[in-house]
Amino acid sequence: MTTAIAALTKNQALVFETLARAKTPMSAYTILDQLRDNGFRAPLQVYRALDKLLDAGLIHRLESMNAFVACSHEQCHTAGLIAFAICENCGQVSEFADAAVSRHLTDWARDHKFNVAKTTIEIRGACNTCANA
Amino acid sequence: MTTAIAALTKNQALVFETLARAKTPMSAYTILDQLRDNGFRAPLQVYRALDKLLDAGLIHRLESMNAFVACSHEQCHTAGLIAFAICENCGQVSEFADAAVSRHLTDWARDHKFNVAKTTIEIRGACNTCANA
DNA sequence: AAGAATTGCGTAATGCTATAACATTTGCCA
DNA sequence: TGGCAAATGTTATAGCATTACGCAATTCTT
Ligand SMILES: [Zn+2]
Ligand SMILES: [Zn+2]
Ligand SMILES: [Zn+2]
Ligand SMILES: [Zn+2]
Repeated sequence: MTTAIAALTKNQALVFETLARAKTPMSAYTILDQLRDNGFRAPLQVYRALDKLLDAGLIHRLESMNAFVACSHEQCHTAGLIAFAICENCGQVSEFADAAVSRHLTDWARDHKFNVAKTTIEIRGACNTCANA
Repeated sequence: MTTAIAALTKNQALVFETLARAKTPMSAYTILDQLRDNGFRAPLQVYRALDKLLDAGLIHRLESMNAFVACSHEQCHTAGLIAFAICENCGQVSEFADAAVSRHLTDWARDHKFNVAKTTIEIRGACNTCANA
């Protein structure tokens, strides 16, 4: 039995480590630029790694900003619906799972016979630090 | 006192009517193509109109697909948090307001002292019709 | 009405995000 | 070792959004 991270290929590991080190979300092209010294030359090298990392639940895509973040939980993808609070000033992202929100949206889907594949919840605004500055 | 729609400029009205007629979300470039005969030549003409329509609450942007839809409610923007269920097969979008979801996310923001500017909720999946086909 | 300020418009150029297509390499297993 | 699946490298292209500039129309103020 190996951990998910040990199974990563070289490119996948490089992309994941770049995201894990970052304090804020990164776009695919920003990741590319940071990995030029590691032999990355083209966007596809990044996007292919990102796809695998998304599948593995190691990272998340923030739809409202076309950017990616490392998952801040150990195996958060088992925790049901994930939401994000994104500070538009400093870029910090808080990842959280709210069971009540998850349940209500699941209920809505059941009531309307909608077959859910993926749910995106992103709150944009100002974090506590930035709001007081 | 005039209605919001009466205050629209020519370009804004053309873009809004295009979206209002559409049965599914449209990208800015698709809108542009449909308005070539009306004198539209450049993306900016569409994006400027979209910005105003978003401000007015007459349309919504679907972050997970870089597309836009006409609001399906009369003045829905007064109804608090809006969510979307998007069928990935037929493209149909259901716009709904769930008070319980809205309240729970508001509570989370209060508890974490996060100053909310805008919230995105988008459910991707298959609508009832498509799931049974 | 004249001038100033705001808003909207037209056009061209550019930048950012993502995928298609094709060839090659690598790792694994029958 | 031969064959297969996954990963990689490279080039080109498609799709989405904004910057910059100049001008025209509208609205506000005096
Ligand atoms: Zn996570
Ligand atoms: Zn902040
Ligand atoms: Zn609406
Ligand atoms: Zn459908």
